[in-house]
Amino acid sequence: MVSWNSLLGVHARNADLDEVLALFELMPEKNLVSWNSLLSACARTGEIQVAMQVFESMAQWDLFSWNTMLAAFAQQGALEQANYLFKNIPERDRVSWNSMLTLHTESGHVDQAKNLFEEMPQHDLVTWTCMLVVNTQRGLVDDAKSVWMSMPEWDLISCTTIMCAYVSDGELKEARRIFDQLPQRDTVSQSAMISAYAQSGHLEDAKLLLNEMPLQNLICWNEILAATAQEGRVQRARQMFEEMPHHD
RNA sequence: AAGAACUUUGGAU
Repeated sequence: MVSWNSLLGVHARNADLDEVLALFELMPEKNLVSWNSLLSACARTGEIQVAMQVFESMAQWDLFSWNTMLAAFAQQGALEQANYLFKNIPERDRVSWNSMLTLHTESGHVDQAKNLFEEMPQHDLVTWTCMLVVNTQRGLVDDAKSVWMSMPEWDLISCTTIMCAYVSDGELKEARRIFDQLPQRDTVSQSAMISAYAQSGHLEDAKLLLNEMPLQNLICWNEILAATAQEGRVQRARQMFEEMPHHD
């Protein structure tokens, strides 16, 4: 059962709803985790109607189920439905609160995000990072910086987020300073820095970083190709495209 | 608040 669920989880994470449905049919028995994975697959593919049907046909729910449904509404910006569910579920945890916060984050509603932040019983790294994002999205980089100063702790994701705030403010050198001081680097932080260089016309810096990167991905290559083509060097871009490695 | 598998929330496009 656990192995079936693991498999379901992989496909759910890949947003491969067809595969999840097929596996779901094949499974000899299903438990709440299986149902939650199905729900999550619907949410990830944006099939909100299907998600609601699945949710309603479930025999029981737990925090995972409620939180998945909340996240689905949040991702769609479905404020009314998210609020209604949030008010009516028997229990809420940090994930539930944070999911409600992401709803305001994605729509850039700083004031509503702040209000919710005040109401929240606890603030964790996800909460704080949402506040960084919503301020940055609104161009309120100074506010994002003060949020940053108020944070009790930081991790790679929050560091990458504040780095992007500097980028969006045009402070590339400061962003690079943060990048160099990151606790670790992963594909997202590297891609973010490369994109920043590529999009601001610093093609050489972008390429330099790409060559140092142990984990190259398509996003970085696309950014650099686009920047090269932008410079009018279409031939060169085509040539690079052909030299591109084929991993992921 | 010992160690123990599968599902939910934050960052690059």
